[in-house]
Amino acid sequence: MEYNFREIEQKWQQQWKDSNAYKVSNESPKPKYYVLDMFPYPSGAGLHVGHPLGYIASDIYSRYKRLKGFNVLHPMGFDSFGLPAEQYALETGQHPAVTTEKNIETFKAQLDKIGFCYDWSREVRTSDASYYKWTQKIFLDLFNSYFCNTQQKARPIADLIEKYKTQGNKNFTAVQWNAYSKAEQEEILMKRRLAFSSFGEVNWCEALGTVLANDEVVNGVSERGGHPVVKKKMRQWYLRITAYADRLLQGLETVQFSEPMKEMQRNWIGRSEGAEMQFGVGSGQLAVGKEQLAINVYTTRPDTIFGVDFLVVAPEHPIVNSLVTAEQKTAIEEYLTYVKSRSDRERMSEVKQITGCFTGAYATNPFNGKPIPVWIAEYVLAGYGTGAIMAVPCGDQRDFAFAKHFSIPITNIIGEYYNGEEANPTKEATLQNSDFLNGMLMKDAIAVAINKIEELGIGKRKVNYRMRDAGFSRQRYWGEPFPIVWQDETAIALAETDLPLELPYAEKYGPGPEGEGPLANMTDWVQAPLSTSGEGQGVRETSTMPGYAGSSWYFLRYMDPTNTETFCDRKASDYWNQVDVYVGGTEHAVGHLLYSRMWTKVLYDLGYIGFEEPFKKLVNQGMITGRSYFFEIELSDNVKPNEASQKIVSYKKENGATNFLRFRYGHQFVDANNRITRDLLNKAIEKYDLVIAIDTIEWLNEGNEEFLVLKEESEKMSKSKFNVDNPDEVVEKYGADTFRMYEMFLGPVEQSKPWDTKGIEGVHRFLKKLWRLFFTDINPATNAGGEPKWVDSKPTDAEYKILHKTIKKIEQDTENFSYNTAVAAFMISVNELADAKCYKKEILSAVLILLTPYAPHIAEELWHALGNEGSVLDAIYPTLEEKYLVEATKEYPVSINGKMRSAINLPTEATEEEAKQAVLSNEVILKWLEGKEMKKFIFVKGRMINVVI
RNA sequence: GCCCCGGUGGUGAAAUUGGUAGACACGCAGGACUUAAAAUCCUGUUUACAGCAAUGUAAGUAACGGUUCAACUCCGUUCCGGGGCACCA
Repeated sequence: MEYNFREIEQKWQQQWKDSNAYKVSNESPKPKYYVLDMFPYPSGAGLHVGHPLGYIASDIYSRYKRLKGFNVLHPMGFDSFGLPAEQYALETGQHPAVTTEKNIETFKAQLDKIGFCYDWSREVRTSDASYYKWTQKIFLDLFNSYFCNTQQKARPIADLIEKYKTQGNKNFTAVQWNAYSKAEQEEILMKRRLAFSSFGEVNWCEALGTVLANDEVVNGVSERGGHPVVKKKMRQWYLRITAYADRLLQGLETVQFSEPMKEMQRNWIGRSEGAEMQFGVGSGQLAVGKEQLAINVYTTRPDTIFGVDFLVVAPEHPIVNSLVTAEQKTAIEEYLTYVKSRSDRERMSEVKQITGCFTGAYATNPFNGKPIPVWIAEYVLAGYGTGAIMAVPCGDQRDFAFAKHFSIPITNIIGEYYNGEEANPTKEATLQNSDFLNGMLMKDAIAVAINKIEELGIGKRKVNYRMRDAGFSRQRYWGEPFPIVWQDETAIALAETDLPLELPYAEKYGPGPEGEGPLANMTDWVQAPLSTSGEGQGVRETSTMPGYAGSSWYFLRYMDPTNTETFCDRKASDYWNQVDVYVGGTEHAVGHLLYSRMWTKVLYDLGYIGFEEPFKKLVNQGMITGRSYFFEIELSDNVKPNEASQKIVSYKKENGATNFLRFRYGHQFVDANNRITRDLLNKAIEKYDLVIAIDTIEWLNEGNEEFLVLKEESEKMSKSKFNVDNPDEVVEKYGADTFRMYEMFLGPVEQSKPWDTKGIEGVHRFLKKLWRLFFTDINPATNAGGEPKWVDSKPTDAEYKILHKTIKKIEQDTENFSYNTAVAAFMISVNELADAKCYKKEILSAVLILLTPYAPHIAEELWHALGNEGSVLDAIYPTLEEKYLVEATKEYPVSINGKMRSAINLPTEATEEEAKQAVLSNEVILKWLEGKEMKKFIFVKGRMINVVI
């Protein structure tokens, strides 16, 4: 027998499939363990070598936990709603359902070839009606719930209605509420629902007649076609994620995410503590009738109140109209026109540009009565805080720049901390010119100032969040339809019995009228009865849910994937509980991870599940980048790529002036020295039918060969960059086991690294070497050999030592996701066993169990070859016996003043005194000591000995 | 600009968390087997100097400085690379 990986892998994959080896039950006496991968979007390009990195890591962990005696849930599914399929449909007319189905089949086939232990009977697809029925149902739960501020949790909206009916609230009495029309009541309720509808801005592209997602807009124009994009107000759905800001923040303390990951989420939530306070407008320089006006500002630094030199209000702020004086009216109008003309993009990219306009109005500093000019400026955002700030130029960079630009006098309240040339945002300065705060450290003065503000009744303590409510509508076809029917301006939820509201079959995918989605074109579908019984008429919501809708709860569906009564039975979710380990990329740090955390909290509040954080531990796998090789030539008249060549050519602009053409090469064109010969280039030109003038290229010479040295860059793998490697090819050439171990051997899982097959031979060699522990070599000439080598005799202590050292290392490394060093440990062990000519069945069997998570196919094959019972997948993980790890004597390195000088052999349980004696009788050391006095003797048991002279 | 993370041979990397830096692997060089190739095995491989050699000496983890008997590891400053946020008051 020889190591025929193709045959072996195919055989066992079939065998595992036939025997349902990976089927997981919800009932088991074993403890549960839930290992989850971020499910993929099934793109048409199929799997590339970067995808499986995380999947292999989680597969190893699942198999390891299974061997350790856990009932392991390790499912896989597909996030199959999404834009690319729709884009493809627009271009080719192929229905997304068709292409999605096809892509999923490709993905599954590719995944199976790598030998993952998924329980495919639990597969979920977000685009299946049987799945999105429950996405719609949870949406209705969100719609029918509100966030109770007293209890800090979601509650049924019915509770709120009941309260309004009987008690009213601070804005209206119960009597008033009951007198409101249905529409009026709904309008009020909409302001509290967790899924709510409101007018919001979208990216509207007139030329394409459609709404674009943020990443479809590049530099203020549409990614496709380059048409201008403007903001347009439209009715949109939102999730009130801001209500959960605080709980999302606190929940981070209870989960094991990496610190940077937590930090990203904290930044996104952007909690800040401060105070909201009012500045009365009008100090004698005002027109009559404006005295009662007040500007509400938000500040985190109330301690700087005496350094306020002006107020700034966002241009969009509704108060602006009432503020502006007659003299400033024209100027302000001009400024507002200018602001409106600026795209978001311009506003963001030209941050350093200072613009603003004086309103003519003055506010009064409530503490010292000082008149303060009120300006409007685009650097103040309408959407954050109160949309108005108090400007303290000596302490804030932006305020400082603004004051300088418009020559507003600056008050210094921090003495020498302020140098007049730039603002100093310190909190450590002692306050001056600050009345009752004088002499206080700023950080202490914050609380004092807030107390005073509250005491005077001009403001209050306030916590603000940077996070906004999440937009939940997409004007697209390929997504979950909203189970909502509009009757005039009132949204009416479908009954649960009407779910799923199936996505109607589309012939065309173009945008609907007025920026609506494609569904708006299906007039028959849009006209809807309000219920199955056919009562009342309404108009269906025509936008669909965003990509993150289905992915916000899919981890729950895996627990109970076929349930038709509920999205996940409480018994199932109580059993599987949190995802113990969640493996995925960092790119979802603030999107998917925040949304799914919020959904989980809502479902917890409503009593559907018993835990409020979905993921106990998160492991972020790095990205495997592709290597792009390229050369660039300056664009000239001789160089004109034809249409076909554009596929491997991209334009690179430098300094906006010179254009370069960048020719990319897949590594198939490149030799080991990153060179491309004239011959190879000609082949590429032929293959891609390039029309370029290669005469303009300057060739290098070596011998009689002409070549170019290509530049090399690592970038994200993408079809358009010609740097994609397909795992199928690697698996075909070396086998799945080699591929799995090699991807792990490449480096730490968390690290991003370029794909490189240079070292794969080494891993493949290791597996062949392992094979030769079991069978004798085959002589290719005579075909003799391949005989079993193993013997069934009792291993020696030395052999046990090798085994138990391996158990310890592999167990440790696997627990810590340190797979690269685990693979190295396997290599060492196999070398040691080969050197020791250890072919004992007991040892070999144990090694195979350890190896199973990493290389399941070869492990299973050899396991059976040895004549072991059952599948190695369910073998009992070998127990570590410390006694084999203890050594009687050990070589202790001896150093003098930290420099290594010699080594001595000592019993491992030697005392310090014994060690000292041994050192002092060592000739080499004595020579180094040269009779000098020994000041200190350091004996680190099990490590080393240091002598200080 | 702010916040993270990182920088170790020709290459991917390891280092029991302060204790013999470079495990393991690739590549390279030399050798064995072979008519030859493939496969396999063995030896060497941080740098400099000395030696026929075994070996020895010195330097060495981006740079400089500090703490320590001992620093890749801790502290400070600087440089470089990667990621995130970006007028959030």
